Amino acid sequence: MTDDHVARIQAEWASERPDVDTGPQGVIGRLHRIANHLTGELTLLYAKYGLSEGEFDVLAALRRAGAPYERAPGEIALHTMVTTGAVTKRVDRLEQAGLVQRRRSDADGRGRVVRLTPAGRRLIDKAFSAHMANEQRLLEPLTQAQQAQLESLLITWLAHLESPD
Amino acid sequence: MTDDHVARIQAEWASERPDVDTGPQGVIGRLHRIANHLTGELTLLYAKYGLSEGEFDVLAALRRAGAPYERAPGEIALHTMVTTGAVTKRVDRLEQAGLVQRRRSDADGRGRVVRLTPAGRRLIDKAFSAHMANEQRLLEPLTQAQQAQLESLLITWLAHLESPD
DNA sequence: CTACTATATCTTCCCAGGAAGATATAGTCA
DNA sequence: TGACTATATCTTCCTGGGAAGATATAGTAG
Repeated sequence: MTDDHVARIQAEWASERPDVDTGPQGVIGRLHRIANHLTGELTLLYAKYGLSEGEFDVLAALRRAGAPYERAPGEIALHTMVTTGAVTKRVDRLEQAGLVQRRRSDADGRGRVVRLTPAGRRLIDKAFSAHMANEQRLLEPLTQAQQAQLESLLITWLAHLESPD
Repeated sequence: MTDDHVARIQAEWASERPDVDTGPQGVIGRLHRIANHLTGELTLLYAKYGLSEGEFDVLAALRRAGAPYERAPGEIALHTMVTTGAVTKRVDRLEQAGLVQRRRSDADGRGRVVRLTPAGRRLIDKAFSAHMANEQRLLEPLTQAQQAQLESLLITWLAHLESPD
């Protein structure tokens, strides 16, 4: 029943290092495997729209901002949890593809503003709908009640992990 | 209470794309954020032993194999979920550091065998104990009951995701 | 034995992102 | 104003891993 890959690893450790409690892997190991699996599936969908995961994230961050779909690179970096250097390169590629435009900020000469083009807006709107349907599908193995229970546990955990502690 | 980063993203989408149900992000978005957070913390610990995550994974896979702590590169690739090309490079680095050795397989001229050196064995034994203590610590925000509940949900989900469907 | 196919590993090339430094502009204090 | 510090973005260099091809050896069918 729980004889999955992680359980087999735990069994190997139990035999080799009986002094160590590998209990935490039951949660953390499985969580990572699930995350990898999900990322793989999500990436497949992004690719259908010609996007990498990073590019999708940038477009989504701009779309969420609401009209006129603009954000500073630094802001995008915060939202997408990558460095500003990575944002520069993502925006380079998206600009090349005609999905975003860059211009100087009026208010701050150091700043730039990245804005969704109409083509970018159309693409992310389609891709986002499909993305959510995809996530819905990936959650199907769990009942609504299980999903709610899981979400509640993740909220609790995440709150503690992200708080200054 | 649930006003975390993911909840804020959902709120933005609710206002911009009320036609799309972003419910799944409540689980999947948070799961990814937790996974990222955990990876960061785990990587910090590996670094204390001079290891990257990938290198730790290879040493652990060899240690779990039991004496004489040997495995073929292809086997390691399966266990660590990376390509054989990545394994070649990880083993290159570990060999350079004197933590593993490579030799030809007796049984199969195409094959190689990677084996933990005594130094590698000592290092991974220390690092693994610390690693498990670290994971224990990361799980502390959840009660034992919550951890058990979470594990049970993850087992169910993972079984479906990894099965041929 | 020969040819063909399959397999195990390694090599080459490429790409995404991180870290740290470079550049340009703002803001502040004397 | 001038000097100094802070900030926003970009650039450069480096690293790790993927994909696909190269190489060497096995296995198999005739």
